[in-house]
Order: sequence, then C-alpha cells, then structure tokens
Amino acid sequence: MTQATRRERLRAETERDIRRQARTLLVNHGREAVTLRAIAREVGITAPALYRYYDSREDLLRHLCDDICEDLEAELYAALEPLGEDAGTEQVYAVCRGFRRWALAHPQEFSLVFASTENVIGTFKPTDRLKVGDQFGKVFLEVASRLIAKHEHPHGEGEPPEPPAVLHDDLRAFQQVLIRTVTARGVEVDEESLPLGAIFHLLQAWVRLYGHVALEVFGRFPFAVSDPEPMFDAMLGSIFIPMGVEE
Amino acid sequence: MTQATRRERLRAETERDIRRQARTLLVNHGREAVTLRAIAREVGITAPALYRYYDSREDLLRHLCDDICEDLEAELYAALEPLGEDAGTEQVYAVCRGFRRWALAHPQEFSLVFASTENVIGTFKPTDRLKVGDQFGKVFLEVASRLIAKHEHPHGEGEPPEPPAVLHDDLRAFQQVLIRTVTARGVEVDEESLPLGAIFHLLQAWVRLYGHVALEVFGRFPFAVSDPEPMFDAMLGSIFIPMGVEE
DNA sequence: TCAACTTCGTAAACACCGTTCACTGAACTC
DNA sequence: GAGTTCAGTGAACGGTGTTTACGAAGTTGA
Repeated sequence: MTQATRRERLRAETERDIRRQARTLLVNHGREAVTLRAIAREVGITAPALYRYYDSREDLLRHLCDDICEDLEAELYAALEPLGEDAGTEQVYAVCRGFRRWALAHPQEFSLVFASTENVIGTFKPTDRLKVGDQFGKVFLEVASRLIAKHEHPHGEGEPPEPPAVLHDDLRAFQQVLIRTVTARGVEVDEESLPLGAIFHLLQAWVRLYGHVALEVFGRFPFAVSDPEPMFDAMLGSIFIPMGVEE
Repeated sequence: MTQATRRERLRAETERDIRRQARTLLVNHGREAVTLRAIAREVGITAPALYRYYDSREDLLRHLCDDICEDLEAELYAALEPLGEDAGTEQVYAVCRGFRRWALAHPQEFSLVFASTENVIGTFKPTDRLKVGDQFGKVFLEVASRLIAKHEHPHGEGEPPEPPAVLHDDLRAFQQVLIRTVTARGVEVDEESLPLGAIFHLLQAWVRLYGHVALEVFGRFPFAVSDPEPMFDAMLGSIFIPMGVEE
C-alpha cells in the first residue's frame, strides 16, 4: 500500500509536529520564543534531536517561513474561490483585503516573512529571477495580471505610461515569469496583453499595498489612526480606479 | 563652572559609551548581537553594571531607538541645509531621497525602528496623538507641510479631494499638530493653507515612501530589481507632480 | 533468521545569554 | 570626618544554541 517505511512515516509525522509547535510558539509568544528547547519540550523530545531535522535554528525558521507563505497563499485563494473565475475586478480587491486581514491577524508571521533583514528567507539570488515560486506577492500579482490580460481597457483609456528605461530589462524578465504563471492557471496571455507599463503599475500597487499594511501592523502611521480600514479602502480605490478597475 | 559633580560626569560619559558600543554592535552584527555582556565587554565593565543605567535589555534597545531617530532627523536636516530656506520643492525631494539613502545605509537601524512588532518602541497611546515629537516621519511631514502652506497651487489646479469622512477627526487632530510644529519653525500656517485633503495626500505619500524603502531594505520586491533608484525617482514623481510639486 | 548497517533520540557538556543579589569601594553630603 | 549614596563586582540561577559520544530501535540483504 504505502511505499513509505515505518521509519519514514514516523519521521514525516514528527517533522510536521515540530513545525506545528514552532508555529504556535511564534504566534503566541513571538519570534524570540521560538526556541529549540521549547519546541522540543512541546513535541516531547530533546533539543539536540531537532538537529536530525534542521541544520540550525535559523534553518528551522527558514522552513517556517515557507510554511507561512504556503498558508497565506492558500488563504488568499480560499477568499477568491466564492467569487468565481470571471469576477476579475472583485478578485483584485479581495486579494488586497485578504492580505491586509491576514497580516493584521498574524503580525508575528507577517514580520518574520515580510520584514526581516537577516538571510532568514532568501533575498533572492539572480537565479530566482525566473520564478515567482514560493513568493508572497505571487497571488496578488497573478490575479492582477490575469485581470489586466482579460480587461479591454486595462489602464483607463490611454496607453499605460512608459516605465523608466533602466527598468526595461528587469520588467521584461518579470513579464515572462508572469505570463508563464498566469498561463499555467489557464488564462491566455502574451506580451501584448500584459505590457511593461501595466507591470510597472502593478509594482507600484504592491509598494502601496505593502506600505499600508506594514505601517498598520507595526503601528507606524505618523499619527493615531482610529480606524485604518477606510483609509485602506481609499488607497485601493486610488490605486485601481485610475487603472480602470472599479469595484 | 560645570554644575555637574564628578560622579555625574562619569555617569554621563559611560552612558554615552554604552549607547555607542551598543550601536556599533547593532550596525555590525545585527539586533541579536546586541547583548548586555557584549556591550559590557566593549565598554570595559561587567554586565550587571548595565542595570545601573537601564531596567533591562529591552529598555536599552528602546533608548537606542530614540538615538537612532535623533540621528536620522539630524541627517535629514543636514541634507536640507545647503538648499536654503526657500527651496521648498527641492526640500521635499531631498528629504525623501535622504530617507531612502539612510535606510539603505543603516538597514539594522531601520528595521529596529521602523519594522518591530514588539513594544520596543512606543506604538503610541492615545495621548501621543498631539505630538509628532520624536517621531521618524516628523521631518518629512514638516517639510512637506511647510511647502504646501507656502505654495500657491498646492494640489495642481483644483481643490484637494475630500478624504474619507471617518478620518476627519483624526486628520483634524493631526492638522493641529502639524500647524503647531511648522509654526514653531517660523512659517505662517493655518487651517486654510493646510487643508485636510492635503494632509491626507501627505499620508498617502508616506505610505508609498515607506513601502518602497522597506521593500528595498528587506529585499522583498516581487522580482529582482537590478537598480531600484530610478524606480524610486519615478515613484517620487508620480507622488508629487500631481500635487503640483515638480522638481 | 541473523548479522550489518542506518537513523532517531538521548544525556552530558560547552560557551553564551538576561537577570538577581549581596558586596565593596569611591564619591558625595553635611 | 562620619554617614550616605551609588557605580561596579563576582557568584549564582535558569535559560539558550550547538557538539559529542553513545544506545536502541528500524531496515536491509544473505
């Protein structure tokens, strides 16, 4: 039946357990509390045993990041599901709101994944240029690209503005990644329907989305905002309405 | 001559020394390396002695944050100096570029001050609503407000758009803070010359500024950007040119 | 089936960490 | 000059990441 030997099954099980316990420690008591000994205590083994699974605490945290990204991706897709395939416009707003909601509900995970200087996560090497893979903005960018590709007048009425010339190479490389990703999910896309200007716009949107969410999570708005939600919605509008994407 | 006793002078001196050594540890080896024992070793005392100066490691880090903010403020003002009092437009661009340059040159400091979930720094209480004081965005907001107040057509040709109604109270409170701050630096400002819409615009600008800089510092752009500077400049343009602030 | 091999987990140890406590000795006050 | 304040000490406690040698299972093949 199962090809896996008894030992392999047990190993996989404890590994899941380790990650799960590490995760709850992170959520409930913050990054500093994710201690090898604490994890081991919860799992019911001793600290050195963890070295059979991870090279170091850093390595474990790195894997934790991957898990978190996967969960975020799943959550965002789950929020998209009920909207149906063709609700492109609502999807964009749903992904953005979903990202904010997730970040506010999981501040520790957010700051680990999205605000670490350390090489905990791969700040990517040149080779990663060609894959969005396992990357957080993935869902956002994918949904948005799909929408742009389908949309008749993706940027109001006129052509999208030309991005700075120095960025053309980077944008073109990224364009290929997006086209491949979106195509893999069953939407026809080519260079013409997803122009560089649109990608540049998307990038700017990601900057604003991330900026607002991070400021809110870290409580770093320059004054006390008693209810940031309408501000967030206003921002979404001012990003997407000029792009021709109304709610 | 000096009112300070010998003891007071010595104390002040070691305190400066402690902060300086802590700072270099942070810069060179990251937040985790700022340990009481390491600091003490550099200063030439023992770890428990530090408790004569700070309640805990957390407390020390908090003070470190204050120092960092002061330095950042000084650096930004220094970049403004050569531009002269009346170069409002250039000042805005200079402050933004200065902020980015500082963040890239001091990633550890940046992430400590601008991206900490923990209560290391005061995520501010309702009482702080009335002071920008010791707050990072201070310089940026002050320079920008001053410019807006002086400018004839601060928002292109038309009136600034109305911000969401729910935010009016918060914005009005913040308006008072800004007016007080700017006035204190010798520029005449009142509610009319610094309307809520303009402040809201400013807030959006801070979101984008922060978003770009943080993404760059943490290497979290969705693809490898080989030279983010022109992207930053393009963003500055798309923020300020619609506000009527051309370089 | 039994020996050889692989692998998970252990206990002990090392060097480091934040923090507390009783203490010394110098600086200060009157 | 006596009494007080206080920066700094050394020892100790319980915690940390990590390495090491070792035992006890699971697996493999003859």
